[in-house]
Amino acid sequence: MTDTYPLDSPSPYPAADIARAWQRERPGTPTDSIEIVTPLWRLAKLFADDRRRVLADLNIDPATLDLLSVLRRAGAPYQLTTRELAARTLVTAGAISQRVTRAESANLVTRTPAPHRAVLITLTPTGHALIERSVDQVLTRESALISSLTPESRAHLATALQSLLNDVTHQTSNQP
Amino acid sequence: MTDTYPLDSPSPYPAADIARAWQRERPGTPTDSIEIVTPLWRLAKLFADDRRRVLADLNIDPATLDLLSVLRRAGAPYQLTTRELAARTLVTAGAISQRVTRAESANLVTRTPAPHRAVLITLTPTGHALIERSVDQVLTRESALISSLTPESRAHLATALQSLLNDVTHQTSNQP
DNA sequence: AGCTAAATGTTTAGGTCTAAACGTGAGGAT
DNA sequence: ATCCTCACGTTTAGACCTAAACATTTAGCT
Repeated sequence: MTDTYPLDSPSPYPAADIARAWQRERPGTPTDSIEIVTPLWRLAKLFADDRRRVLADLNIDPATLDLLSVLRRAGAPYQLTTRELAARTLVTAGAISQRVTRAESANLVTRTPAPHRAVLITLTPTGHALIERSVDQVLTRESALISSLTPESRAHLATALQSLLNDVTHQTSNQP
Repeated sequence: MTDTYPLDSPSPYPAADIARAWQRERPGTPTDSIEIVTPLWRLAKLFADDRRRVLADLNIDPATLDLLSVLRRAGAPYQLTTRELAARTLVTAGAISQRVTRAESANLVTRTPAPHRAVLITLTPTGHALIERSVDQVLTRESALISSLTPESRAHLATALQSLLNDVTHQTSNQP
């Protein structure tokens, strides 16, 4: 019984092996979350890395794509405040500020002061054009990546994920 | 019909709404991956953010925890090469090198040259003690976060995720 | 022996994020 | 009127990553 795996093999350590290793090394370790959390993180990383590679060819980074996407999806006149952007993208207001600064210097968005100390971020024609030619490529690629799922298992998985997301969101939202 | 959501509401934009918005704005956009990929990313981010907060109290960062965990799980004598670490953690060799440098200056691991130009990373007693007192807290917290799942739905979800992970890994592994 | 190709770890440049400190407006209380 | 507190966006420090260039060793070939 060997302990080595081929180094180039995909997903060399299934979650079950990780849990087993903890039990062997530290009997009683609470490992029951591993079979959910580990594949979840690995999938998210694979999708993120793949998206970064797709976008590299288009000269746009994932954070900027996310920003422009939210503005584009909001519909005309394609503008939202910093705070609304933060809420829709799950990053902090500070991160949005930095994203906007980058996108602004690439002429993809503009900043406009608004009442109540808010700042409106608006998509420029250049930004609009960029998102139009990027979004289909990204989504088509991701659609291909999950094409192994049957319609039934896809619907099942989507429901399960959304349900867990609601629950975890609720549990983590009132954090210190 | 208003378009505003309460900004402090959890998960303000379900994946289904995002897909709907794209269809409204750009009919024909290939949105079928969104219901899977979006909740996946959001869950991964919630777990990552939560883990970071748990670890902040213990004075350890997530990347270092990951490094020490892999070494600890490997069993005595708690040493692996850089390349093995990279394979087990899904980050690049460069990232491992940086993690090791950080952990080394905190006296948590040591570097030892090994045959074949390899470098063995070994857990120090300090590193061993740190991982022992961290791992249970992290895993217990994550177990609580998924406690809403029934045993059946948990098993179902774990299987579905692992299966999708195998598939996506295979599709993305021979990338340029 | 000498050369070349592959493998391994490190460094560097650049992007990205969070948390916390900060500056500043706006509204309410007195 | 004045103060106080909250809300909002920005800035900064520090963590973290990838991709690519780099340096060095090993192994195979001639």
